[in-house]
Amino acid sequence: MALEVLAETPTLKLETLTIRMRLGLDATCFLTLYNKQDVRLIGLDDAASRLGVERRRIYDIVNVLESVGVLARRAKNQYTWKGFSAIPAALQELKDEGFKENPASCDGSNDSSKMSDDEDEEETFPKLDAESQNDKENPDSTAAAKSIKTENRREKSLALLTQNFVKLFICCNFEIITLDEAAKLLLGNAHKIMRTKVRRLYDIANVLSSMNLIEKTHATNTKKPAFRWLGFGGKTSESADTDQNSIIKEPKKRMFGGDLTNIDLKRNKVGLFMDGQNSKVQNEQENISYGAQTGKNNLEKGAKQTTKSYQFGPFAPAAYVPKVGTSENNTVKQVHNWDSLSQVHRPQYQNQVLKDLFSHYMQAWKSWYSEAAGKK
DNA sequence: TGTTCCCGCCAGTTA
DNA sequence: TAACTGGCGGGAACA
Repeated sequence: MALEVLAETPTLKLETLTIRMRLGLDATCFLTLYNKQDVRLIGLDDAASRLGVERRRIYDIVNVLESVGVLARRAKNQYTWKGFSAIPAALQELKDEGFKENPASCDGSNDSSKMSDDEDEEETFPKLDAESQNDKENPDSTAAAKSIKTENRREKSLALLTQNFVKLFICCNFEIITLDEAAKLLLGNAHKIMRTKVRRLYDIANVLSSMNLIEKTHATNTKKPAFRWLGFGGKTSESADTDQNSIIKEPKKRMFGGDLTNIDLKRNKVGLFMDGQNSKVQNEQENISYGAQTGKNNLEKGAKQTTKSYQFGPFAPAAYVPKVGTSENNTVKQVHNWDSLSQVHRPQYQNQVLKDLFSHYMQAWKSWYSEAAGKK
C-alpha cells in the first residue's frame, strides 16, 4: 500500500507531503484509498466525502484513471476498481488503437522542438475539436444536431484527451513533450482552443504524474516545462522503486506555501492548521514554516507565503539536525523533540487519508531517525 | 508577462 | 425533473 511505501521512505521531506498540486494530490489520495485488495466498487459520493474534495474534482480524476484502465464505469455514480494491473493492457489497447487510427504513426523520438513553432504542422491525431466541421453538417436536422453535439462533447472529453495524450508517448515515441506541443498536436493551433486544452492537459498531467506514468521535466532546448513518459512501473530519475505500489507517486509541488489540500486559506472552505498553542516550542522553531504559522492572525500571512519563506519541512534546518557524535541520550531527546514538534506543527488535515499519511510518515521518520542515530 | 491550475458555473445527459 | 456529469474559462498564485 502507498502508506507503507511512504513509511519506507523516511527521507522524503515533509513538504512533498504538504505542498503540491491539488488535483495530483487528490489523485494520489484517491489511489491510496482504493488501492486495496478488498476494494471492488467505488462510489463517487463516497470518494468525495472520504477525500474531502468536491465531487467535481472526483470526476476529473476518475475520467483520467478510467482512460488508463485503472477504473471502469459500472453505473451512474459507481465505478469498478480494476487496479494498476489493468494499466498494461489498457496501454496496449491504446497503442493498437493509435496505430490503427494512424498507421503511418509519427516519430516523436527526436527533439520535440522541431515542430513546436510550425503553424502548418499537421496534427498527429485527428483534432478533438470537431465542432467547426460538424456544425456545417445538417444544420436543419435536430436529431442529427443533437447527436453531433453529443459527439462533440464526447470528443472534447477529458477521457479522450487523456488517451490521445498518452498515445503521443506510446505511439509516437515522444519521450518528452511540452503541454502546448501536445495541445497543438492534438487540437491544432487555434489560440482559444489551445488555452483551454492546455489547462485540461495540466489536469491530466497532474493525475498521470501522481500515478508515476509521467514525470515533470524540462524540454532540453527551450527549458520549457515538459513531461517525460515513464510508463507502467516507470522509474523517476529519483526513484528506483520496483514495487507496484510505488506507482503512486508524490506529485510534484506547486510552489506556494499555503495551498494545502483541504485547508482553508483563501479559496478553500475548510478551516485549518494550528491554534496558536505551544507557543514556546513554536518560538523556538519560528524559522521553520510549512504553510502556515501559528494563530488565527497569521492565517492570511501563511496563505501569502512565498516559496522563499517556505523553506523547510521540520526535518531540514541545520539547527535541528543532530550533530555527529551526539549522545544517545540526546538522540532520545531529539526524537522526543521531533515528536512534540510533529504534534505542534501537525497539519490539521480534514482528509483522513492525509492524516494517515502524515501519521505513518512521522512514525517512519522517528524509527528511522532512532535507528540511524543508534548506529553512530 | 507567462505559467500553472483551482474553482465553480452552467449546459448537456441520464435515471 | 432532479441529479449527475463534465466542458469550460475566469482569475489567483507563482515564476
